[in-house]
Amino acid sequence: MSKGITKRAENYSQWYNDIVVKADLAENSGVRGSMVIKPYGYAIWEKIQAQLDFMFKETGHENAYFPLFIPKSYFAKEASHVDGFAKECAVVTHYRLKNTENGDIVVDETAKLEEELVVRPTSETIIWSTYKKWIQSYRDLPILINQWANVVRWEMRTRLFLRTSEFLWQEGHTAHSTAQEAIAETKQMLEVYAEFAEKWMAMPVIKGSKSESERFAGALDTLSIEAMMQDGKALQAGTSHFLGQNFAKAFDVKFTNQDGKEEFVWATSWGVSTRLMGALIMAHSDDYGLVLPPKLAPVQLVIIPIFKNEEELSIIKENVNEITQKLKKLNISFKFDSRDTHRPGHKFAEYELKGVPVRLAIGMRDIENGTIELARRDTLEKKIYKIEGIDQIIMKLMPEIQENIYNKAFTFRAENTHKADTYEEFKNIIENKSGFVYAHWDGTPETEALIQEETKATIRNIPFDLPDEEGVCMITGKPSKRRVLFAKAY
RNA sequence: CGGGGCGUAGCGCAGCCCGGUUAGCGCAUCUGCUUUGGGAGCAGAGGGUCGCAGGUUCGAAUCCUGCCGCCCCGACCA
Repeated sequence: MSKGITKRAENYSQWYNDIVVKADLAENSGVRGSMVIKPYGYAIWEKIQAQLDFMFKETGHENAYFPLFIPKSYFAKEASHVDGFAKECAVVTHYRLKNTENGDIVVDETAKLEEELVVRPTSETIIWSTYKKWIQSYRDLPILINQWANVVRWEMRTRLFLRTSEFLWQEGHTAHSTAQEAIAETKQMLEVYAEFAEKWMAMPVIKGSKSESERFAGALDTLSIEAMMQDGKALQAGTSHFLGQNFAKAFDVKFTNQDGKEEFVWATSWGVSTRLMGALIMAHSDDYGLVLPPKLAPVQLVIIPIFKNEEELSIIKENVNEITQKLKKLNISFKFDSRDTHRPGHKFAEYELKGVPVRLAIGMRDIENGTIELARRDTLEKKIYKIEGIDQIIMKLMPEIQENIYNKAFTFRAENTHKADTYEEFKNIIENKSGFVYAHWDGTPETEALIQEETKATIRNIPFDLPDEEGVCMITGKPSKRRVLFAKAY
């Protein structure tokens, strides 16, 4: 078993933490609640970014950048938005430090800002105060903008990637001339997220809309994708909001329509964050470490030479060169680890820990036989192949691994998804089995709150892809037209 | 904000209760030799304001007081 990784079954959250740290993805920093994303972890994030960015551009969006600091007065304009975020805002009040006589550095009280600046927890307010200047006519619409940025939400309890005070994300902010168009945009971006989660992260998700109480502060409707982690808990992996005209009204953003009449602009916003890293880790990894889908692995394949001396290494190198040249043509990223400071076994364990999808090992024995050993990270299978044609095998293997990882996660979710018709049944599942539970709910926040209080489970979303089904609320017995998705959540 | 725990070498910890040689162990690091198909072995070496400040004492990592920081559990939140 891997050195120093707590077993998943033993202590799930410790297992998660161990993987993040031991696989060199991130570590806690000296700053409370803020992490350092290490090169290997950042490389995965860059892959996530690159693909999402491509998908945003494909759907007509452009990138821009808005300020980190938001004047308090802007922030205060949309009432429910303030309610939602006020309790977790970092605020800049001064702009200068000074030295005291005994050499300490203190805030210079004479350098107080006229107006405090809120460090953005999200950018709706600064963006809509800007859009006001950009929009006069229906001809200026739609505006389809995304920004890659950091945001700060002062969290009381933090966990690497899943919840940190500062995190990286992207936030799309669009402006439209009609409600229908904005609603379509909200749905479209949720589809983009779902496709990314399933095709790239190999993580099946449930698309749906949030209940009123889980809605984004300032939105009329919030859509989400929800994924199941290996402990059966749900993780919200992306959200897309239909903001109606709330921000347009708050910032007085109007346009003249084709009939010459003034109207408020319709808005959406949508985002995913470095939390996806947490989802990726918890969806697939095992007791040996990280398991990465090939499409997001910074290194898709590692080659480990087994050699006793320089001479053997150079013979192996020659053979490996032929393989790597073909891999380059196939666009497969690889690493040849010829360090003589670590022995092969050490390297095997290290790359397993780091989740590299495929490993090749080649020594003198192989060269004599014209063979090479191939090991899959997802199944931990090892097989000997002829060197000849190994590139073709690898090319076919990558999508197979991607698919297998997805299928594993899909099967796991299916096995841990239940239906409950009575509250007794429901409580039993949540307490003893965990996982997702589909149940009828009367649609009221009161019932939702009661369930949360008694079981800790919340409505993750009201799934789109679920058939209508007449039933009665498991608490109140009132009629319900469809089931909703309950789970304990991150 | 409430409850609990911890602060001693880069990391993980012991020592503290019951004060007394030169503060110790594992991992990691460095050097040398032997090794190399699943986290190498042996020999040697380097590395410490014992969280900070004050007090008690002939003497404090150890006892007392205050402060600071971090972690875990809960409440809050996505």
